[in-house]
Amino acid sequence: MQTVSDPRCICCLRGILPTISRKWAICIISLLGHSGQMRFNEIVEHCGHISPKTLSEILKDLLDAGLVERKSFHEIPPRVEYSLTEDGKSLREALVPLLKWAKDRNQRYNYSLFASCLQAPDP
Amino acid sequence: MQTVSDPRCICCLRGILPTISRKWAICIISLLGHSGQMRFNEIVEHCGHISPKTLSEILKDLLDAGLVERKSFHEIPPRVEYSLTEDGKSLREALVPLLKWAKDRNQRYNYSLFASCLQAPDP
DNA sequence: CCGTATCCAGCGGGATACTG
DNA sequence: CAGTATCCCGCTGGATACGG
Repeated sequence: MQTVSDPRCICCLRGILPTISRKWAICIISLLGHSGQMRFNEIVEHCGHISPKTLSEILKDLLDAGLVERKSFHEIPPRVEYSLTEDGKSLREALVPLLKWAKDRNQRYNYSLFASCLQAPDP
Repeated sequence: MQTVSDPRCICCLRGILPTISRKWAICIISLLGHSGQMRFNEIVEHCGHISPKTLSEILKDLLDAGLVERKSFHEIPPRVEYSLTEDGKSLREALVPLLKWAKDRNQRYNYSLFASCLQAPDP
């Protein structure tokens, strides 16, 4: 058993887990964090196989959760840019140990899961 | 864009995400980490509303992933105990920053999601 | 006690076509 | 360009009954 005071108590996650465990969600957070801001179709292109319906749903989830910000420039053709809120950025940082764990683990097991990686250089 | 060298590159998660994002998975990892070892029906009782079929599936996932260990004592009636492997334990620790982030965030938004918490004291 | 077998409902996500 | 509308499929997870 565990109490709320235990730093490893998982109950705090209940609210946000359905959002961030959705397919593509962490990917998009990572992408936005890295690029600063992106347009709808930019995200589509970088994800590769996400349908517009799915992307629109997930962005809505992330917007509602306050993790992502949406800026609409009232132009024609329309331009909309998505970026991380401060909350989203801190989430991204909070995920680092998990990513590190996964990376170490992959190497230990000689997994080669990197083929599907996004490959452009850091800015 | 991002590279594999970026500690925030999410591609490493691809292998494990389907496993740990399943309903109950993180809960069970947290539970086992806290109790040391648990029997099948103990887990059921602590989760409250998990069906045996679901639990058995998730345990299988976690076993295959090498996060959980299964010890069967060949007795009658049967006794089986589940516990975290070293890998599972390190995953649990890697989740701490995420949990901390979620906790801070809940407090910031005055969420009261703690009602559903596991409530026995720490050992 | 520790599961598996079976059946079923809901929904997450893909493909595609369409609109403002 | 930035989505929405529709349709459809497969998977996940619940309930229940049963087996070793």
